Amino acid sequence: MNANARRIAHLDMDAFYASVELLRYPELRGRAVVIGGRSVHQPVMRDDGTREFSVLRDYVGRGVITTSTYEARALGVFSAMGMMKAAQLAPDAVLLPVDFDSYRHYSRLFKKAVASIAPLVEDRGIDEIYIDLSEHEEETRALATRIKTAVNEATGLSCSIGVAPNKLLAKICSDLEKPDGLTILTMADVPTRIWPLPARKINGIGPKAAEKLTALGILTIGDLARTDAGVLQDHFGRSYSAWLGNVAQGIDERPVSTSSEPKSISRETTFEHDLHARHDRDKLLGIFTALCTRVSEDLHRKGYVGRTIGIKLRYADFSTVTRDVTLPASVNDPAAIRRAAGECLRRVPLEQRIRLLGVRVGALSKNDGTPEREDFSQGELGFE
DNA sequence: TCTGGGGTCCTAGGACCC
DNA sequence: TCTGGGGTCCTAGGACCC
Repeated sequence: MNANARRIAHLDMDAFYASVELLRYPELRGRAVVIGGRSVHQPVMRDDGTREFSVLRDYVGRGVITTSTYEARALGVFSAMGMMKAAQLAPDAVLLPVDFDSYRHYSRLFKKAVASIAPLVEDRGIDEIYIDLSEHEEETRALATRIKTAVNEATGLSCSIGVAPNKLLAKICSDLEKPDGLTILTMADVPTRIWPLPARKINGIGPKAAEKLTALGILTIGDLARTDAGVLQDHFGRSYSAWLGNVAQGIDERPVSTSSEPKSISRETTFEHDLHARHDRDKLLGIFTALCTRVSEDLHRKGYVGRTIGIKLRYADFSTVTRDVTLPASVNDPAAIRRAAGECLRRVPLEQRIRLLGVRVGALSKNDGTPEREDFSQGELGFE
């Protein structure tokens, strides 16, 4: 073993949103539970003190599953699945609305518990992190176990940890023994533990790339490792094929990055029913203004201004277009955002019905604190 | 009755500049 | 009467991730 090898941990909370909900509703333990969707009713207290929950079969709308308990997964219900489809597979599964405030609270708790033991933490979203353990003296299994215990004591929740020489392998192996797993891997384990896995397990090989690989007869990571570099380059281009070759060998030099600045802030919404630019003009304009206002509020709260204002439209056929414009100076007020976004709107086809509208502000920089005017005069807008 | 919302990164062409 | 090369910025789309 190379004495200089890094020790990188990937920690993933088990069924995070669902597990937080089970803390609040312990009577649901052991049942199939899914989180997601809009217009989902909160549980109501009955006279006898028990709670009445919504079930999947009663759901109507366009929501998707955000998280499901392991019992629901056993019925074939997974994240990102449409709720109407999930209802056919698991009509009696309990359905709970998403409560991001609560999840953020538990996210802070578990990250703080980890940082108290190992401070080199990279945030990867609400429920997972990378931790650089290279400089710790403690033996790996003991250290990782101590982190798992600290997380559980701080939150009442379980997590799975993978420890490996880099982020790529740590991420793969945190998933190998879920839930409540602890998997430790060295480079020597790659042929036996990693190569048999589907190529799709690699973070960065998504549905499109996996489909192309399958068409080439490349199913596992081992298949990928044995594939000629020239063949990969012919099908995936220079840069991506070089990356594929490396990751198949378990090679990944990315450092654990403990800080980052946001690049863009956005808000978007999918309508309950598709809307038409002319027929539903007033409704669309109301939603559009509200999105601009929310983005502006987000910018203020987080202390950023941005120069590039953009919109996103998704049509009834699910095709998506974006338009953006870069302003001479950064803004964060709702009127300026709406003015620029309104210009973008005029450059977009509006014949087809629309299912989603979004507003984004990019090219962000820290707000220097100069107060700006809150002029809300309305200029020319789209949907004419 | 398919398909959320908030992000990052990459590619590629054209404008524009030196 | 033929055509550089590099660099950066802007815009649009798409893959991918949680």
